[in-house]
Amino acid sequence: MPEEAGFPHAKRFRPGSGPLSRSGSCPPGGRVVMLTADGGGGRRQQPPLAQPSASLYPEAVELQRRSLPIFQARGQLLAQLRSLDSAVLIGETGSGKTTQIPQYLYEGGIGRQGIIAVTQPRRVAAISLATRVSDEKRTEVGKLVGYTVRFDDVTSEDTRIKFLTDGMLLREAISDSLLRKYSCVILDEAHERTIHTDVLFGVVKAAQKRRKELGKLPLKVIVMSATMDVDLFSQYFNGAPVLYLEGRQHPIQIFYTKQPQHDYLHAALVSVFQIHQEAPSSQDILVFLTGQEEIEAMSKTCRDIAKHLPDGCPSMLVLPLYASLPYAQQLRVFQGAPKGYRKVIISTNIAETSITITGIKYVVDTGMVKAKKYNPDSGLEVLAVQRVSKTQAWQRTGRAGREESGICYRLYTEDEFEKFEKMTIPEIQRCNLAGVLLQLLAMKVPNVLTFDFMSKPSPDHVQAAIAQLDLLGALEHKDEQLTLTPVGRKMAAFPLEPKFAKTILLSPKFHCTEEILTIVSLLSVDSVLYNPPSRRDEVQSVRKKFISSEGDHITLLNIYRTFKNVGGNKDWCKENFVNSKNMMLVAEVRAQLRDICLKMSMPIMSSRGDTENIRRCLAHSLFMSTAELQPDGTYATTDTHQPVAIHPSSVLFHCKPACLVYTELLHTNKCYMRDLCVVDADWLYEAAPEYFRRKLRTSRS
DNA sequence: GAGCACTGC
Repeated sequence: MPEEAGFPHAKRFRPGSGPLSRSGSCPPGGRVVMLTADGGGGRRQQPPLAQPSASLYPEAVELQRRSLPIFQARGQLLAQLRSLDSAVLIGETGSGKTTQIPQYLYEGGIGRQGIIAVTQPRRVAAISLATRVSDEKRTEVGKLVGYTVRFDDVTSEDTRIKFLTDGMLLREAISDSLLRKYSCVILDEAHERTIHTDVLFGVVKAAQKRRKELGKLPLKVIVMSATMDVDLFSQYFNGAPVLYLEGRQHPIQIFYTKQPQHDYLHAALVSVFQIHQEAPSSQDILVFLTGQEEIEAMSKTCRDIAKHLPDGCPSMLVLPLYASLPYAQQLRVFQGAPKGYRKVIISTNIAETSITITGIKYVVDTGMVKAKKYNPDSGLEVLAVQRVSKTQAWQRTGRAGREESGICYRLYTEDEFEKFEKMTIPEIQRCNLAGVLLQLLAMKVPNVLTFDFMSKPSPDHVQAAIAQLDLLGALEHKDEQLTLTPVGRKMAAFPLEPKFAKTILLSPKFHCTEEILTIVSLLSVDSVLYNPPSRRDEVQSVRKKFISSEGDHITLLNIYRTFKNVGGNKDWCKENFVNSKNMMLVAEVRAQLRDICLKMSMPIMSSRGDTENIRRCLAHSLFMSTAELQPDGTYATTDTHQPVAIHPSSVLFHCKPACLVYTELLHTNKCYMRDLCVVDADWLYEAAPEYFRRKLRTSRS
């Protein structure tokens, strides 16, 4: 069937068309220093600097290190970086920049007076890089080279090169905004523009300037990015020079469709089977779709079709991949397929950056992604299927050429591609800023309203966050200046959304801190509930025993209590469709939050069987996130009268309580409230009489 | 009457 449907692609080979081709062109923009594998401008041999005892161990690691393209440019690079306060470094994948630059700087003596920090957007990356570089330096992780991520600090007094998540460095900046420990901060993967990296841009820039003014040890800042579009980075860091490093990416052929595809799922299916019938079975396929439901449906269809293929056609091993898939099933994408089987991995954008799979020869890119958008008019975050940006499309394409040359089928026309946005909108312009502002205020930045963001969030957006922090009682307005109240300062100590931090701080008043710690931990990690669509009935019947008519929070609390009672038993998790990995994480988060409470000398009490106090506590801290039942049986939020609905995943889905607190609004097809708790309207008025008086006035007008 | 991209502290 699909093999007859006709392949939607025009055969077009476009060598050197994108940033991934070998013949990478010079990046656009001003001062560009070319540093290529053959030495670029000059091939001077640099005298060996503080080279450790590597020569005593003529092992493969060192050889490999020297064979990296970057090695030839080492001397020149080091000379440049040593003389510069700030630099932007572009390196294609495989250039070795992340593992080598920190070592070059260290060997060049830059780590002598302070630590060299290298930030990463993801924990696993920070950990594996530290391990890798430790190996290269022939030391144990945690000695010369270490890492710091949440729950895990593997550093010591000897640590000179430290890999850490961007969020972790940001948190460190709260207690020391000048980053005094560090002589150099390398912001890696800057092109990803995570909210943490974006805030760090401003933090390191300010620290650099202030340290200079105070005559302290200078702070060197290196921004590393994979994309060539780095004008913004360079401009932001006062015209910092851009250094270009050649990589070792294999060539990738790109095919566009002749016609726009109105049904990208069908087009993907056709493409997969076209490839499957033509290519040797050892070559695997990676398909990018948008979400769990789509991926599961497509996986099923592929398996069904694969059963009825003509003789001589390879077998097919179809593997779905998305973040909420249980860990054991995620791992299957790394295992080799049995002989004669082709792996077809159907994935969300998790395979774009977070998970790298070897052996991918073909990438099928639908050009679609599910992502959060911020709607400045309604102030709502909307989760919607949309077009990827050009940068994202290149990232997906690059997944085909990691070990050898590859092929990427783009299920859109070249004209369509040209109309894609150049870059993904940075996260900082797409999400709630309350947490970021709280952190900046905790760092005592002089004025959050004029903070030097590389890409400024809209003023509405900032105002909304300020309003939220104000409602939580975190802000003090003094002489036109915003500062934190004592409560606000305490809130900033928790690695949580501000409203959850406030919930914890209020809990002693309701004698239920133990329970609130559990609930907040459960809400701040990915869902602990696993809901395979194919086993829905089974899931529902097994979950009945935990369900509380008081809502999702109490239900989750019941599940956690039982989990603890069975000692975190894995079989219990499986039988009850509980994601054990996430549950373990909940326990870790809870321990961390409890620690912070203890350090603040907060009394930690349990409400025992009393759930009303827990709900009162939630009502008092989340009063700005409430909805009321309307006469027509629908719900509307209390503050803006936005029509909302109970999310189908809620235990209250079939119920109609009069008054609800929710923890999140999610706009998909409808505006859904997630994680609901039944509350008494009186508690809300009690919690914020002033707020609700104002609400009443606005509703009358 | 019907659904949840991905990170991170």
